[in-house]
Amino acid sequence: MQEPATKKPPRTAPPEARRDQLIEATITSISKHGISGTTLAKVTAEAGLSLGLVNFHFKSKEALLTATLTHLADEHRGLWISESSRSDVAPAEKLQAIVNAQFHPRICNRRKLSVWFAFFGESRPRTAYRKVTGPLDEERQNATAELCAEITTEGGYCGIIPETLSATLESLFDGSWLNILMYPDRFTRKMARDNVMEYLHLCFPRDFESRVTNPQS
Amino acid sequence: MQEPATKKPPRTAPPEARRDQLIEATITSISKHGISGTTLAKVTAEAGLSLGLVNFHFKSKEALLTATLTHLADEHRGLWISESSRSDVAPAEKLQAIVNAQFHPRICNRRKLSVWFAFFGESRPRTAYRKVTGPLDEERQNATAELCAEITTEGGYCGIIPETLSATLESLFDGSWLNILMYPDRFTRKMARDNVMEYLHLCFPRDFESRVTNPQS
DNA sequence: ACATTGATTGAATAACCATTCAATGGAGTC
DNA sequence: GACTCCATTGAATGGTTATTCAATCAATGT
Repeated sequence: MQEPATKKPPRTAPPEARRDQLIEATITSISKHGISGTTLAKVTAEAGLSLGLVNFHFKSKEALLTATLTHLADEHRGLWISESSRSDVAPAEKLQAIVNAQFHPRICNRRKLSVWFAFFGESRPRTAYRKVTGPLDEERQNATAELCAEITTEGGYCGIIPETLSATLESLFDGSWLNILMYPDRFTRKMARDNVMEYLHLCFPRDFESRVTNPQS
Repeated sequence: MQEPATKKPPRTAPPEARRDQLIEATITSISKHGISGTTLAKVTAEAGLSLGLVNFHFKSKEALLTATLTHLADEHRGLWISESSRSDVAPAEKLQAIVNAQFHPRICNRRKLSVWFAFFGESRPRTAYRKVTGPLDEERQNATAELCAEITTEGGYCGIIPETLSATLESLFDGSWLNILMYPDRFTRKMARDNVMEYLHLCFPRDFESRVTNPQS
């Protein structure tokens, strides 16, 4: 008797599909139990697979963790790159696209933020993190610095140091992520984005709108 | 034959001294090995004591971790409170004191930042964190919001929302900590502090100096 | 049908670790 | 000097977990 509602999934799948499946389960497990609470038994149970599969598709638990981080980092980079690399928009719009990517629901949700901070928090994973995403973080910061420089020049702004601004933005991004993760009642994605935009309005008033009504206008 | 260089320490010490000793060793161990890599064997070895002592002076490993976090939180709170609660200084100066405390070498060093982010990163410790320092974080944010409101009123500033500003500051603090921990070559304590002050100059130009030479003046 | 190949399973292994506790030590008290 | 009371020690215990691997399964080619 076949069940009409659920087609039975094939018992075997291509390795790449299994890898993705295990990575997704790892993200879920880390978000629920942290890195130290994430065991291969929990990951495979979450994925609905058997214990031995991790060491078959990945060399080791550590390799699985690194692959999970790489997966998130690539997803993040893919988003902000695609949103800000169009050649037909102004620098201010590109910068805004980077901010939007930072707080995009697909990236900035507590399930995935948990994983980022799990890597920040453990020293061995932290080393892995530096290797994997250090260059990507630097790339993004250089991109924002470049855009800030363009906005400064084109807009004729004074007293702006692009590197200071991009470093401040970088910290704002990370700190907002942390607060959204820790205090979701007090810090929301939308609020964080608005605050960053408000900061950009302070720096570049003619290129970024304020959400605060300006009594002068 | 007595060794002249080292007086032998007494074999036994008051419980409070042992507790501090174990907490210090825990901070060191977490900074070296993360929370999951921190075993009671490593902590006691670091402290030069024997394995069983932790469960004698603390109920459990988890109690030791919570005590460690509380120790750091109290140290942090003690610093910014003492620096900003004097009644004879202007609000801007108090706000600056909070910023200074945030980047004080005693608080903001990689050894201790490691511990903060270890707690952020693991979900069970994160729950403990929320209980221990959630109220303290809120207290500090309320204090900065209050100061921002006073500065706004006294300085006659427009278009400033104190809550937005204090939330932005809070994120800037945390994000700076993270970058100092992750990328000490690119982010230093001094630089982070200067960037925050530059942000405050943007908000309250008449109360905070800019480090950028202003061509208009 | 049969064989081959590669994916999958889960029991077995070995290492690690928090916690317990009986034994020891030493400082103060009588 | 003997006694008492804690602090201290570290071996033993029990539970957990990453990794291995022999056996099983399913799909594909012949």
